[in-house]
Amino acid sequence: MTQSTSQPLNQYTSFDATTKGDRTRQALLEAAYEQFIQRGFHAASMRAIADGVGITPGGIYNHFAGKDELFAAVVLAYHPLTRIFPQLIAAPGDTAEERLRNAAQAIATELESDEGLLNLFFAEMIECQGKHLGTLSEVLMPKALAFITELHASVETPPEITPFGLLQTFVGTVLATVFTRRFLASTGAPLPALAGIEEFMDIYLHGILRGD
Amino acid sequence: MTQSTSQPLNQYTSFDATTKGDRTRQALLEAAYEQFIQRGFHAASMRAIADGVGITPGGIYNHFAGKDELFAAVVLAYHPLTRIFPQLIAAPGDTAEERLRNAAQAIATELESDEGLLNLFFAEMIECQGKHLGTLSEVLMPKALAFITELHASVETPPEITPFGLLQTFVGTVLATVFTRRFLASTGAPLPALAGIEEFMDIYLHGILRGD
DNA sequence: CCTACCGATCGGTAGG
DNA sequence: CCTACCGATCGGTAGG
Repeated sequence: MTQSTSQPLNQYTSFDATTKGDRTRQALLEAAYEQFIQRGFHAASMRAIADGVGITPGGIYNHFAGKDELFAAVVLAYHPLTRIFPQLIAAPGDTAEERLRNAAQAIATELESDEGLLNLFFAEMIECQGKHLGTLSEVLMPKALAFITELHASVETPPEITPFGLLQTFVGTVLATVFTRRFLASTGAPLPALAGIEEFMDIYLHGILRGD
Repeated sequence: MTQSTSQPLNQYTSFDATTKGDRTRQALLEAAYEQFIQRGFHAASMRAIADGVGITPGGIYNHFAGKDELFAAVVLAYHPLTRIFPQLIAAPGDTAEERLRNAAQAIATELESDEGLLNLFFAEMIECQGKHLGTLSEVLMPKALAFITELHASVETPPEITPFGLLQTFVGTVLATVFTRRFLASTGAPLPALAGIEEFMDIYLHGILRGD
């Protein structure tokens, strides 16, 4: 069994695990992801990760040079931005509004289905001071920016909103939805009273699309 | 000198440090805050915190039962929510729109002036699984909810937005501003192209206030 | 509040 | 990939 409940969808690190070494490496990525999102970078131990794939701690170093490199590989494979941008580009819809709404729905659903994705984002920013984000955005940004520039040209937005600003406010609104919902849920707030992605998007799209 | 660059403004933990023990305790809170925001909970060491106030590690235990209790005290004193809610309630303005806009401006300015405040939020959620957020919201929520309920009644919002949802979407939008700006800045994106609190609030207020 | 120290655990390595 | 182990560092305590 090489299948897992949390496979990286990213083309840059995912591959068919044909050889034994590849399968172990893939299993290590998954076990490391679980440990990092549950405990953060520093509290996750190489021993617990090794246990997760049934090898001894020393065996990890046949696949990754150290804990930092292992974390970097997990970030590249699982970081939420690697999920957000492809979903944004691929979202169906006849109008810009429909495409944005569908994309937001898909992204929010994915981020809420796996609590760890946001944890990975935060763990990287705090415990590693965001040092992997440069590489990540270099890989992901070009396509996202090309997409949003085209979309920006097709709609009427407030004049001070650049294409970059459109991408930023859209992603920010989706993250705000998922983040505030998780936070409020953890405080025991009544879930029915909370705003979800539909409400956030109603506000956002009404606020940013001035051509309707 | 008991003054510091990052004083807790919270009435629940701040006090005049008159006795020597009080001053040491206060200095410990500040030194611990610095370590926790820079390294996260687990990577911050009791030794470094003790060094920050010029005592030996054992001395900390005269003031706090352990690392967990010290972190809990830092969260109560410095957590961004303890800054956000009072600013929201105190913001000036003749209309609801003005009050929200002024509050957002003040909150964003404060959160951007001290990078650590967001780090504390994230460190708590990842490394401590949000276990302090219940206490925090019990303390802060009643006033905030009373305020927002009154404000909600005075404006025309989309029918599906509850008072709770208004509070959630407002705070979420402010956090989205600060978070996306920090993230994009760390990737080297050009700052002038980024949306700031004015742009986020233009979109948000236009989206949520339907009575204009 | 300090000195001196404890057991535990950590990331990583040598050698096979 | 395992066995066996290293030095380092950790949170915390006893006793004064």
